[in-house]
Amino acid sequence: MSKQPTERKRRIPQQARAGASVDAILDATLQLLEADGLDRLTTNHIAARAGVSIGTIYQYFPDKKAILAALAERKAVAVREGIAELVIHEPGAEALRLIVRALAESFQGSPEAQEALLDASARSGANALRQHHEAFFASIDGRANLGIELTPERAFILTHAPIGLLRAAALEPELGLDPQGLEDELVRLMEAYLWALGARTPG
Amino acid sequence: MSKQPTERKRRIPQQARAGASVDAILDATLQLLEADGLDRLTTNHIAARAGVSIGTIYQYFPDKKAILAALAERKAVAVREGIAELVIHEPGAEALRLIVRALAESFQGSPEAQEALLDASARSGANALRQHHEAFFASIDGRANLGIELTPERAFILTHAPIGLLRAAALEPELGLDPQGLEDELVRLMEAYLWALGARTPG
Amino acid sequence: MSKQPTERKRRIPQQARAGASVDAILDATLQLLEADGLDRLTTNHIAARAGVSIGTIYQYFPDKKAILAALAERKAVAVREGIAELVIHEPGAEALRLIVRALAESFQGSPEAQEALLDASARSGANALRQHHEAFFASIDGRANLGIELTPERAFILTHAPIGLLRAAALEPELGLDPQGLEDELVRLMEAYLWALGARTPG
Amino acid sequence: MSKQPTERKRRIPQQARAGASVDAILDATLQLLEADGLDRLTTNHIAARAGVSIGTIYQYFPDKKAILAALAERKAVAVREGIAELVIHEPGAEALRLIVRALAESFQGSPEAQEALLDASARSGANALRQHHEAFFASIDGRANLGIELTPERAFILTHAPIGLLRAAALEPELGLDPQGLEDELVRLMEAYLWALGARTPG
DNA sequence: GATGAATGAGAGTTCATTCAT
DNA sequence: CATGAATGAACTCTCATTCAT
Repeated sequence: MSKQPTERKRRIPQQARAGASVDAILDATLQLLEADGLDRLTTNHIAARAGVSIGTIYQYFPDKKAILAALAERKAVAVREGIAELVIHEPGAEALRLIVRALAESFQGSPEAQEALLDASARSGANALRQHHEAFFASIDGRANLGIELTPERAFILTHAPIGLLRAAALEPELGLDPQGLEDELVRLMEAYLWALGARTPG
Repeated sequence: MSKQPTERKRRIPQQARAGASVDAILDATLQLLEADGLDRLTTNHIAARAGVSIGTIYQYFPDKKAILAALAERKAVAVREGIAELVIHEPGAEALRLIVRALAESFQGSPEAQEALLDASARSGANALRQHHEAFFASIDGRANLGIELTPERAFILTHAPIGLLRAAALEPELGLDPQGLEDELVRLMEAYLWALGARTPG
Repeated sequence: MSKQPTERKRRIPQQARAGASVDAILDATLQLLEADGLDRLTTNHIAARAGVSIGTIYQYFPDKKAILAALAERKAVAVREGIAELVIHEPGAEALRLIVRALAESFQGSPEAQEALLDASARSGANALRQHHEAFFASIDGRANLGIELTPERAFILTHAPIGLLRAAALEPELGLDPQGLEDELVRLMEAYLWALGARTPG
Repeated sequence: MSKQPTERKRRIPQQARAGASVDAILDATLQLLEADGLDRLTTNHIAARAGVSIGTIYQYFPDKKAILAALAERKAVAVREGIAELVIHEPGAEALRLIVRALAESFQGSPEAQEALLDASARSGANALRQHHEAFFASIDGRANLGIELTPERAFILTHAPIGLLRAAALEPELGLDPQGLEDELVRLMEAYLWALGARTPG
């Protein structure tokens, strides 16, 4: 009704069952990605798993890349919302640890799937990493105001170190790292870096 | 093992027997990867660029993956040798910075190419990352002995943080980070972490 | 037959019952055909351009071919009516030229669209060409009675030469032929042929 | 050896069996076109009929259109050579008739196939029609010199009338025109037109 | 060894058509 | 009557790999 029929690349659902199809497609994609890996992920497999016809996929996505990009975005949104909620409910000095924990949780599942989604996100306009970047920033703001000069390089390290290391850890599951121990060390790493930058300790 | 082939001067291709063809193939692969990206990289293009027939490629490599793996390995060897050389010529407190610098240099070129090679390496048996890990370790050994308890998680962070961040930086060239500034911060990050782990300051 | 629907003023769409939708569909089809060519002409595009749903199209046309056939027929009717009007208002020796002119006008627009319509017409039962044939015949009747023996081959040439040449001219716009000059020559061609067949000169 | 490996879009055969494949593909295309029509002509059918794999087709032709263009060109060359030979062996006043006959022969076979080839030719760079144009011209040259002023429109009619009418006749086989009769009339038409243009009679 | 023509499974994608709402 | 989401057969084309020469 009030939904402008903007006539983009692909249909914007105007009937109820449409939303269900899109979700089914994304769910199927995630399952297949985790189970079989990126290069066994075909549009036909997705359709079959989603219980829709191949044509339905192309009703909502212009091509295969777009499916992965949408999936990546859906996940990124969930992670960001999770972080936001955490920070709201448990503010203060523990924010850093909570964020690290939330990120760590988001890296569960097959490493290959993580890579594929991260990659899809980077190639699409969205770039989840950059958006995590901003969310992360918000939480340091308090400290940052305590006198750290935030050059781009420093900002980059603050936001990318945890994600980068969690990603790397996910890619080498055979190292058998302890999740709790890794979390502790990431927090230590970030605290140490902030300290080195001149921030006064929280306590 | 006994595979060192004559070792006349330095850096002789690991598959020396294959002669010029193997090198031509690897060079061609690298060029095409940097120029056109992974998914335009076809065995036929490689053959054409290398000036050999497609059949010749399959004389030396069992399949396409193996070409990328070999290329990744060739590069990893070069990086490792570079690091070794640096550490030998400039020992002491500056080792950390030198290693970071060598790694940073190895991330020059198209990010997509870096990713493809890192990926190929991880999927092949070789896993360059793990080997960097060890090379890196050697250089901290001195300090580590100064009383740090080196859990697997700590080791992981020490070895993967610089590479992980350099990789991430390479993937987001639009951030326009300053290489020198980034190097400084990576060194600071690592020093801070080592300090937090209880290592006594170099000075 | 008895299908003349009220006939209020003139040129009422042949499928009058269908109302505005049918016309909208045919208009949309013509526009898309001229703009994008036959193989970008899809039923979904037609529906979108016509502002109706794809389902509505299938309410009025059994399949895609039928749309083109109806469009061709609509055009052919218009051309025939145009010719009829001309001949009625300006009878006599100039009939030949007037017909040629009317046909020439009907070949305006994208050549590809012309071809598509001619083709659709030929494949459908209607066959506009054969009907032009008859209209054309009527106008020569006077002369023909003056002693020409009209074999099927002669009739074919008389009726198809102008259309065939106009069609060919439309297909090669890069020749940059002058419309007036072409009209003159077509008239000359037909006059000459009639003369050769033994018709006495009009004057 | 002395064949420059020009590295165009598609391979240029360098081995003997290659030529056979190309011919088989073109032959198969012609057969299927005549038998089943343009829109049942698929690349897979062509491959199957030609007894080669689908891949082989794409070794020699960049896409489906190119196959039809090549086929059209092959046919056009044959027709032109046929005309050239005729004119050489039987020069003089009968040239016109001989050319008409040669063209008529070239329109044997399924009308749909003719259309498809003409169309493919026009869309490709080659444009067989324009080349027939020139061949035809050569034969009128003698007369033209006898005093006809040859405007572009006149040239167009001289060269396109026979082909256009033969094409039209081929498209309406149900008229049951007599080939010999049609040939006679075409010659008459052309003679009459040349006469009207002021050419003096050959006799 | 080297060559490169041939292979063919299978990929992504299109679009005329149907039918539940 | 109108709608438009869903369908799925069929299409064009790619490219890693083989093997006769």
